[in-house]
Amino acid sequence: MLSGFELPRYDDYKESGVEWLGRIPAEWEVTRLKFSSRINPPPRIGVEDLLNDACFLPMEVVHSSGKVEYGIQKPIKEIKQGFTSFQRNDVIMAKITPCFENGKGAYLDSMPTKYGFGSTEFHVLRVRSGFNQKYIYYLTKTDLFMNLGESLMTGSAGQKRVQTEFVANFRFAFPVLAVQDGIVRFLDKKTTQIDEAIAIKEQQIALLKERKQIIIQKAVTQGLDPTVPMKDSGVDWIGEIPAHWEVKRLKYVTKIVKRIAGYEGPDVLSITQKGIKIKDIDSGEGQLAMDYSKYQVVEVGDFAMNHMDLLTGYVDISKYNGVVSPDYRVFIRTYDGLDDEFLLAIFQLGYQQKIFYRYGQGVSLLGRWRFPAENFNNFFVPIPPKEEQKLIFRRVKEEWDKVDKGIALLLSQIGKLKEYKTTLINSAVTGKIRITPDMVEA
DNA sequence: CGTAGTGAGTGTTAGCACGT
DNA sequence: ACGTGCTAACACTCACTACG
Repeated sequence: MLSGFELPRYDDYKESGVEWLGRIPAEWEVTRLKFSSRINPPPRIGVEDLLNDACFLPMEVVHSSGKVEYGIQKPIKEIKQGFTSFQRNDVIMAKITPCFENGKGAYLDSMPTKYGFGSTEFHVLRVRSGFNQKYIYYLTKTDLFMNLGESLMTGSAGQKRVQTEFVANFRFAFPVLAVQDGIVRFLDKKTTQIDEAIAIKEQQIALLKERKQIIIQKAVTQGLDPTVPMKDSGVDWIGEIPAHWEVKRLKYVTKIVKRIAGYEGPDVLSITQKGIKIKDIDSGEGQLAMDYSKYQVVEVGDFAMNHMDLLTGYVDISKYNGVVSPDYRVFIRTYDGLDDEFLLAIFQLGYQQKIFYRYGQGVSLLGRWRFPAENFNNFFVPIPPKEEQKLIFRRVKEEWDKVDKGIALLLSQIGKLKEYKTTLINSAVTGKIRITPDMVEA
């Protein structure tokens, strides 16, 4: 995992006396976090004066990467009960689930004000002299600390927290200050490089996702052959289409079918953003209808869409026989010259690109925006010759597969980079590798 | 009496349900 | 069909309470 070359080790090791630390370099020592830092120091007396040089950090501005977005919130007027109090160069970490598990925490070296107050859900470490603050920060990022902390969290389900007790008594190994400084400089350099590489790959992923949208948009409105003569479709969301294509209103190619089941029993289907799924109504969880006999029938191959909320809803072709809410729109394709999957692609585009949204109506201030049946029926879709539709669908699928593979590759690379980063941090602050001056400069 | 620990509350999104 | 209400999950923040 350490990229092919052996990193140097220390000359002599000794038993640390701590089971999960194992052997440590001979000249290192072991201590507890409470001896290296004041844990959750109370705010200074005369606090009101501090407010002139203080900022407030809600949980949301502290990220897992250790970055903090300063200065996006207003200055604080009063110190509320429960605020955590810290100052520049303190180390903070989230204590509540899932923020702790996500590694939300930071070393506040570039805090613009001297003093700060934060969400109640932080632990604060005010590092004592003899220790490099960032060395302590890196300690809180190690697997040892995170895994142990996570296993010792207490609280009711969904609201677990890391106890001060655990943080205070966490035992770790450390070298003399000068060596800590070198380790910190090495880790700073390496983690910055790794983080930059991750950021680039994440950006590439975003571009690839955007590319998927462009692929489908172009394919269903312009076809595959850029050299064919074009004509104006007369429909604003479609624009120009190949001259040999048609546009038709949905009412001439589909039919809304509302068939009330009239009895209970069939599988209840749920239209989610990941497709139509069978809903578990026996578990008693989630929203349940009083009377499923009023639900409408969906058969395999039927289209079903949640047209009640164009922002959160979605559409799919059902793979199941079952029933859905009578409020949903179930429809079938009636026109022979149209391919189901091509039509589904257009519908999914309609949601993803918010095209239906333009034709919706409702109470938008409350986030309700429906797609009325009349607007649905009069919605225009582009229709190439059927053979071309199949080709288009196949091509889109091929290109999407390629893009998806690219995304998967990038994701796995990001995973490896993150793994590499934690391995480096773990190895450096437990003395498994020795940081030499040339490693810091290079 | 202060503060650490804890349950309650909040805003937002998703996925519906229900009455008219 | 339409307007609106409900529920759960998530990701927090608020504020009470018990304890040393």
